[in-house]
Amino acid sequence: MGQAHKISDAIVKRLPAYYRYLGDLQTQGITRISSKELGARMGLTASQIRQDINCFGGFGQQGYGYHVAELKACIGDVLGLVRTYNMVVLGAGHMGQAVAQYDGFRHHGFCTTALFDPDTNLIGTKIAGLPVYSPQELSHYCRENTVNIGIIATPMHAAQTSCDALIACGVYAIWNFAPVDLVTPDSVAVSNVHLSDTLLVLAYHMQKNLHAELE
Amino acid sequence: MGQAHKISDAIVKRLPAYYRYLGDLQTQGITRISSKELGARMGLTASQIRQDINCFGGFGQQGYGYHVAELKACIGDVLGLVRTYNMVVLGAGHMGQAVAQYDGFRHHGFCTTALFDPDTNLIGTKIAGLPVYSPQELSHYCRENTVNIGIIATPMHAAQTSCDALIACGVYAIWNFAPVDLVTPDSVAVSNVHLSDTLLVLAYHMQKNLHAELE
DNA sequence: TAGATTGTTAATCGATTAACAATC
DNA sequence: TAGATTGTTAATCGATTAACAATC
Repeated sequence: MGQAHKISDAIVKRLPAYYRYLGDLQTQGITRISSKELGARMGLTASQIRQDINCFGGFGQQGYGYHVAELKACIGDVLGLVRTYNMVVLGAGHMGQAVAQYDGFRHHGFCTTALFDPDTNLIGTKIAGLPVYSPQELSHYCRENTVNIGIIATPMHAAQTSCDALIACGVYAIWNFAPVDLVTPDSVAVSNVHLSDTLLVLAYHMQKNLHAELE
Repeated sequence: MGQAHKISDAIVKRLPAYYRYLGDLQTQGITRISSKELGARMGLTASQIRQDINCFGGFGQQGYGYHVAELKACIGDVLGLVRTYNMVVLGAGHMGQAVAQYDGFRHHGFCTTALFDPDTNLIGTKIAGLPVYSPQELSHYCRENTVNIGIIATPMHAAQTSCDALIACGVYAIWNFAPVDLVTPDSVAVSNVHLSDTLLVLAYHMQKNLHAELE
């Protein structure tokens, strides 16, 4: 089943939210949902939801709506959640440790297997049951183990180097927590979590609200 | 100085990146930048950069470009970085602790002052030098101290309750790390960090790249 | 059958890009 | 002055919304 339409970036960014809401519905024992009702819950228009869903052809039924389980499975497919992914964390500081222990994605098939950090106090220890290795062992580790995703949680200055090292090891996906925009070939997928950026946007909106109140 | 044009959401989301890149330029000792050069660095078109900047009227000079320091200060103004913000963290788990200790925004004027967690093993201790209190003490704490931003790093099921508690205490900005879309009045600014969402988007792109290679 | 709700086409809206006169 | 680069208007592109015939 090929994709009916191209899935635009705007739609891709909404897919995780769809997946999440459909999961919630399942938990609540709801098996059937209309675009109208789903839109109300998610804060989207019914029209947009139908447009989005039609991009990958998961189809509903006129007069009925969508089967929750079916639609969720279909979106999972599109997102690539049919398989599992092994991940390693570069940088075992606060953020690296937190991400390594974060369990919000384990049940989606993402599994962290090791951390890498140059700190000799950490090398050889375990964090959340996962071994910490020297960055020099990365390429050896990648040869011996399957590594699908590299998580960059190093200080800013080490981020690009870490990224290059991962790519040299054949890792084609980077989840970046450092506040830098990494330079990578097109064949490498990068997803950035620029924490301070989201905080600055929050400051902007906060300030805007305050001004609005004074008017 | 009023805003020339309305600043759209799309532009607001780019402002932190502008701010970041301009800071980098300053560090490199570069005092002057053209929209063309800045665009090349940031991966935007020169045209877009000029459009963006003209929204808030920070103006350049024909034939010269923009003063880096001036433009950066102007964007800082727009973002509301002229003042400081006090923050408290709700939920002292891995993520809460990591965020409390994250220093990527301290120099922008954001200061974390306390954590709140129901875990009696944590209450009364210090994390990164910051006190951990019981959530029941939140309203008292907010009366005695200025709290501008509430950070939600609780488990999913406690997120909405925590959010409500913060709002009841007069906190008008929420930085949310729980994988839920919070329900709030319009006067409250919310910024979400949905970690797993960004990971799922990464999985999608990774998978898409793999397919592209096979063709 | 009548009501509900889809898939899909057309209309609108907004964001990005192109072009160029103004001017440092 | 000539070259560079802006501010701004117009053109294009893409995303969202509206509308409605098809149909469960």
